[in-house]
Amino acid sequence: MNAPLPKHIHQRIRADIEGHIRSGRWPVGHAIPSEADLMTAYGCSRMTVNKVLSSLAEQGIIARRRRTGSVVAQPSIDKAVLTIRDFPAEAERSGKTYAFDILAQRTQTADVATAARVGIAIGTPVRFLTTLHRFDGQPEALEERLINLDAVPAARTEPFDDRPPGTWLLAHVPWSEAEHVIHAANASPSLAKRLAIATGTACLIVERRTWQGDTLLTEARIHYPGEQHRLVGRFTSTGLAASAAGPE
Amino acid sequence: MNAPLPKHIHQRIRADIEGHIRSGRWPVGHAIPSEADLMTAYGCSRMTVNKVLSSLAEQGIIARRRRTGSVVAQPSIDKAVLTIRDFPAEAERSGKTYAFDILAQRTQTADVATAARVGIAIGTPVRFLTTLHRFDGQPEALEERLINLDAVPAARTEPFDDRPPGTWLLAHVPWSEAEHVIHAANASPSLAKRLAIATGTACLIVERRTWQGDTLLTEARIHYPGEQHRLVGRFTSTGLAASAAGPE
DNA sequence: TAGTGGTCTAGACCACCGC
DNA sequence: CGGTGGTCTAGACCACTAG
Repeated sequence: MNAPLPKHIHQRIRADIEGHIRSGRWPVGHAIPSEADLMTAYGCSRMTVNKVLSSLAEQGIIARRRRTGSVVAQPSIDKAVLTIRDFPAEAERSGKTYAFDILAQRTQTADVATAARVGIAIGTPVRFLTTLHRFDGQPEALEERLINLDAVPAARTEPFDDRPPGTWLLAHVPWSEAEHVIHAANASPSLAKRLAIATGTACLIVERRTWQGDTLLTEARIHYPGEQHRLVGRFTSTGLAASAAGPE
Repeated sequence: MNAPLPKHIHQRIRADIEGHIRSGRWPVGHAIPSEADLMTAYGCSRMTVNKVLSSLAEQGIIARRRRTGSVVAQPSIDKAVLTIRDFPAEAERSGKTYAFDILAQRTQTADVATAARVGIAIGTPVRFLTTLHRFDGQPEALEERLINLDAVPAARTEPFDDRPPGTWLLAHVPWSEAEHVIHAANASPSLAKRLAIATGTACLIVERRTWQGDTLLTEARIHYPGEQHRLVGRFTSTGLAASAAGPE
């Protein structure tokens, strides 16, 4: 049942504590043995114990307080970590072929509405790209992207021959902050046509904005067709675990 | 510009490194000074430096390799942390009044389809609840919930007078794992009627399943009406930051 | 082989805070 | 006051790996 005796002391300590918590033997609020207790229990130095407990506290698994000791932390169920993969990576994961078509593009300066929406100055040069992502030839999602050419000048002449804009950007541009907004909307006639679905079909829309410092780098609005697409997030109360996203 | 001189050495080291990364001065792949270099630069012991770098590596901000040293890690933009708040908490946050109606409920044993879907044994006693959540009197979301009464026996007779099932469960039941699935669907006539929207309106559906160990505790399917509802996640490349979820 | 990180020790002093 | 965690030191040996 237990892991096969980890090589390092800190792994054993950590596995033991996490096991107690995950199994429910140590419920929320339950006291963790003090550092001194764990020292003697595992026959190691305090620094070793301290590194484990500090790490657990950093991850929100336990809460540490002076004098009263450490306790199992209340996990916040209201955080869901979703993976929203790069399209080529997602296709590979699901064993499908990936292809993309750039349906439309233009380079211009940001008008008032655009500038206000994404928080850039009016007149900033931007490149718009409309990309259809296809898995096994079938439309998977439609992406409408804006790239701030002041922030990413190399994108002005990039042909995006072998990689779609999102993948290219991810590899070339360092970023510091990102925001995702997810909502649902009925497909417009033009969107429906390009995704090969019926007008009015419910679509999942993921908007992603990425910044470097205060400068917006890019904004993408990705439309997933109908009920086919699901964003999946899985996590545990003892830290966050990765997940899968994609069609059923 | 810099933070006002942190008290501890490890805070200074960490702030300096994160600052270099976030500002873009140290792009992805850029080498982090070795532990020995940082020791001499900050005039501290190796253990202090090591704790900082280990923590940064644990959070995925840097990647550490023997012999070649540490480098700035490639941030994974594909993770979105969404907060999916408890309804009373969400109402309070947005300054609205909260109310809920339990529209329907029944207690029975799990049939084949239910058992298979959520992974419990056929015949397990379960309680189904259909709850309408209202903000300022208006329908905010419709929740269809299943509770495993073998795992949460106290839920069998709980009247849910003052708190909706989800809030009650959060406060009473320890859990270890959770999964969220988000997708979009067109509102059925009955759903549309209860949410006071037009049939066929695109809805955002959040399914949440919660386990304790291998035992499913509860499953909730929450339908948010139309384009009104948005899930928002914000994060930084140097670790994850919390976010907001809600209408508008 | 040499340089890097991975781990660990056996101490130390301090800040906090409930009793 | 005493016990807790927070931080730090000045070493040590080992594992891994590029050159």
